[in-house]
Amino acid sequence: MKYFCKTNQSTKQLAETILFLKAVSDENRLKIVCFLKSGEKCVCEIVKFLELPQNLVSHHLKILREKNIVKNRKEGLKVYYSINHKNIDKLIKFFNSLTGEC
Amino acid sequence: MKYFCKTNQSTKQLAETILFLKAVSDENRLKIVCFLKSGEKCVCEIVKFLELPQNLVSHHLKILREKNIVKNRKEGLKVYYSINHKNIDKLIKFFNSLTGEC
DNA sequence: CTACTATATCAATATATATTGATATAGTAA
DNA sequence: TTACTATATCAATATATATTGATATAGTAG
Repeated sequence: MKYFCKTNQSTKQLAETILFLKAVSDENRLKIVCFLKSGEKCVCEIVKFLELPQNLVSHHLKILREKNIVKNRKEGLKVYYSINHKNIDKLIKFFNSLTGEC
Repeated sequence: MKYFCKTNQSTKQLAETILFLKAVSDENRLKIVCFLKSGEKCVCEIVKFLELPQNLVSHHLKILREKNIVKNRKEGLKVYYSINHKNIDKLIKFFNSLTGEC
């Protein structure tokens, strides 16, 4: 088993995958990811889109950032967020490994 | 956006995806899914593998069943669980849609 | 029937996580 | 400088979820 075996070091990899999955398995965060699919957005745009308090959006963005699901860049006052495709590709590979051979 | 748009019915699909993601984003449940990768297993085997109380394992299996991530069949006293590949494939497609075009 | 094994369910509790409200920081403009 | 806008952080609370302990069900064996 590539991603989890009771006795080897893949337990660490499993833990990482769980954190990643938890980060996207929240309604608001998944909405953010889907929203960013159409391109880079600043926080205030995400706030308007989700119709949530700004501090709550910042909190969710932090979680997505920490798990490297999104990346950000600062431009003047605004902070722009976008999807980190690399990490999502990684997740797809993981799920593929579940259906593939052991 | 295929899986979520503020104004259309895809919100329902998003909700379904979240339930699915939540079901697999738990350490013990993801371990179960990974364990089942090597083939059908009865509950008692899963209990031994995870080293968790039987009732807790049953509870996690119920969640995986409800989200159609695993299926089961009864044979005498034992209940055998296996991965429902169809649903995992669906999830892979979802993540692919995140990296693809809008 | 009784006793045993395998599994499931339920209520109570513990723990993790989301949300709210208040506040801080940092850039911009007057 | 002050005022304003955009974003982030923190503590408190609310809510969801995992875990435990007790019990129920259902098949099998004697």
